[in-house]
Amino acid sequence: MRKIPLPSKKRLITLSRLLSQLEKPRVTSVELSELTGWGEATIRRDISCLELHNGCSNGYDIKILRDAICSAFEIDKLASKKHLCCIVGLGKLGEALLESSAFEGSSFELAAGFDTNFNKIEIMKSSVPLFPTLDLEKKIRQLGIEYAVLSVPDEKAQFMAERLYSYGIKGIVNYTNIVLSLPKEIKVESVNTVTILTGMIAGN
Amino acid sequence: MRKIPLPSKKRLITLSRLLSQLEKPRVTSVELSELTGWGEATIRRDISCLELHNGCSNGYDIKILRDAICSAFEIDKLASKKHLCCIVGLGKLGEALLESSAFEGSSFELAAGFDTNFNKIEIMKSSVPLFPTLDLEKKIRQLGIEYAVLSVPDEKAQFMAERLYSYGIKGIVNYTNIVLSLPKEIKVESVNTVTILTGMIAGN
DNA sequence: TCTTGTGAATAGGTTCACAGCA
DNA sequence: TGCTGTGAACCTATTCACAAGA
Repeated sequence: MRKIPLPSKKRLITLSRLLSQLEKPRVTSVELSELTGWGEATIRRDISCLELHNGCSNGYDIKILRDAICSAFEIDKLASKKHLCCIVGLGKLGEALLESSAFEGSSFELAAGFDTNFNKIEIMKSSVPLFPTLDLEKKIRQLGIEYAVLSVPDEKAQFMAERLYSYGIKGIVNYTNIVLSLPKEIKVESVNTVTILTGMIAGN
Repeated sequence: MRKIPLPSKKRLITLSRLLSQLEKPRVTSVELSELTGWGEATIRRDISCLELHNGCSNGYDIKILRDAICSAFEIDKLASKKHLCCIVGLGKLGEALLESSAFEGSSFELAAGFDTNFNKIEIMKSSVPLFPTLDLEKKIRQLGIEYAVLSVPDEKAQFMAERLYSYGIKGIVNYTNIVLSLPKEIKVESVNTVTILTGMIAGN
């Protein structure tokens, strides 16, 4: 397959989620444009990157299109080998992320939760196995965890991120308020409500 | 001021946060490049958009630079008129976002939390005023709330987003798992751990 | 007639490379 | 000497516009 531009990849991934929300068999680029706000030509080009040639004069077959996106990015929900993740820091936010159903039916599996507080781990009930942060390295290597969601207190964020990097974690979703500085070998994506809101007022 | 490219704006906003984490008086573009992973030329051009001309052969004055970014985007922390936000849906996640200190010292103020469950509102203790979703429109208009954080159950996400739009909300930070479809007059930014993770495995 | 798929044109951003300043 | 600031070149992504297929 030809190289897909990064923005196209991101749109296609969102598109695959949108498609599973639709309850009809076919959809056109114009309709998708209305639903997403992206240009219709952009949508057609994104889809054409998949080299499906599935579209016709009444649009795309939703199921075929969605499956094509999933297999293009190896995000098949039935993937035999799911990517394992963990949540580091089980405060209110970490707990909420742990309980969310977001991982269900994705190609990721929440394989562990970590917290320094032994008591909390003991008491908290969760379908995800919980461990003390003491065992962080051991469990990451043992279970083969590749990605981490970071929701520790801000003071510990940079330190913990460096540990995660040194244990071979490939990517961090950073829910703390700290701007992390890590080698470029590890992917970091920060989620920060205030930063997002600021982007909105500064926006074009 | 000349038009600043959108990616530059986003980087500058992150930069302002990074700068407040630094504990020294000056910093060079090379150092910032190492801390952020962005190219040094990119950083210099971003900063030059501010037309500060503050840099010299030992870099930028951190305080001046940070203040310049803040005033360029009207995100002064001392701003007399803060932008008001609310959180809609006080499940585990909404509650966590409500309690987080993220808004402290920002140009945004968390002015209200909403939930359909009267009991929860009654019982929950919070420094932010809580209201039943019944009063959503009334309170948004009364208080002058401009932005919303959406953390309702997925089934209600699209419906609630449309309500928020119709009440004049300018932007939504969407923490649900739903891809929202709204008119382009309203800014929507979605935060979804699995989508972010997927972007990492698909990444360039 | 409707929609896709795509060359070609355009717009948008990044990086190079170096002049100029402290 | 060591840095910034910025034209110019380059690269990336979006949009236009239309041929071709159902």
